[in-house]
Amino acid sequence: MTIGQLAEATGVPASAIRFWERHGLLPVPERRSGQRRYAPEAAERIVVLRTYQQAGLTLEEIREFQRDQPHRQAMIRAKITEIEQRTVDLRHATQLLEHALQCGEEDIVTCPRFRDTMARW
Amino acid sequence: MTIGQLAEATGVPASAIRFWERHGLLPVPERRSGQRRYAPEAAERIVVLRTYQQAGLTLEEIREFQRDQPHRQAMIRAKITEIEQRTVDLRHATQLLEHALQCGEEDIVTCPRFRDTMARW
DNA sequence: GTTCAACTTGAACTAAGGTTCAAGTCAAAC
DNA sequence: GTTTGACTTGAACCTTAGTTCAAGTTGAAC
Repeated sequence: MTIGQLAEATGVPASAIRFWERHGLLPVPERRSGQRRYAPEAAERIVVLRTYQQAGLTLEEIREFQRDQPHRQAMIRAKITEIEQRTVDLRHATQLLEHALQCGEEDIVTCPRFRDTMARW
Repeated sequence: MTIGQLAEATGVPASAIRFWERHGLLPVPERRSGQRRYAPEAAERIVVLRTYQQAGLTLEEIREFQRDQPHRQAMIRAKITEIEQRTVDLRHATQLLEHALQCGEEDIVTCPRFRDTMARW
């Protein structure tokens, strides 16, 4: 598999794959006449990393994560807690947006329902 | 209220408040001898904006949002859908992290539970 | 033996969302 | 009348996560 095929297979651009490799998120692949060659399993790793990233982990965190560190368990637990908080944030924003849909013509902030809703947080 | 007091009250740094004002997210406040003076209601607006931001809206989107636009309802609905997708991403990452907690010693990607879990998405 | 697509590199550039800095102003306290 | 603390400005800087570019190589196809 070349980098282009891997990009195609995962939906992650080749430029990003090189970037991740340079920054230590991906193992250095075999080369044939200068070009990177990947085993099919490489795609799985990329997709997993992308999933972590979509959840808001930074590349730095994902990198740390792959090293079998002493603090790894604690890090993971902390991250889960953080994600729970972000889920709450998303729920709050959805509530604001739904109010905003209803108080259509008003300033999105002065709507009295906002105050009521936010008071409950 | 001075900008420092507003920052204190909202938890948003004064530098960020100035930045938001420059970028059209906040109304231009009154000045007394050159300094910005805010009504107490200003704090509420700041907290609402921050909540939107924590949900992943860009400042540009938040700015658009405050102008009573023709497409506003559609924008809001699109945003709600986007947030739902992001909630799903968070749930996936939580699942990966929980597996990672259990397959403690292994490479976080080669754990077979990953493949099973991700196959269900 | 040339053309072509896909790859290679390092360096520069982008975008968002701020923060930090230098240099200065202002009002109140002492 | 000077010290203090909080404010003012524009400009420069920062981080994250890449993308884009120029210049070059490679193998396969024609």
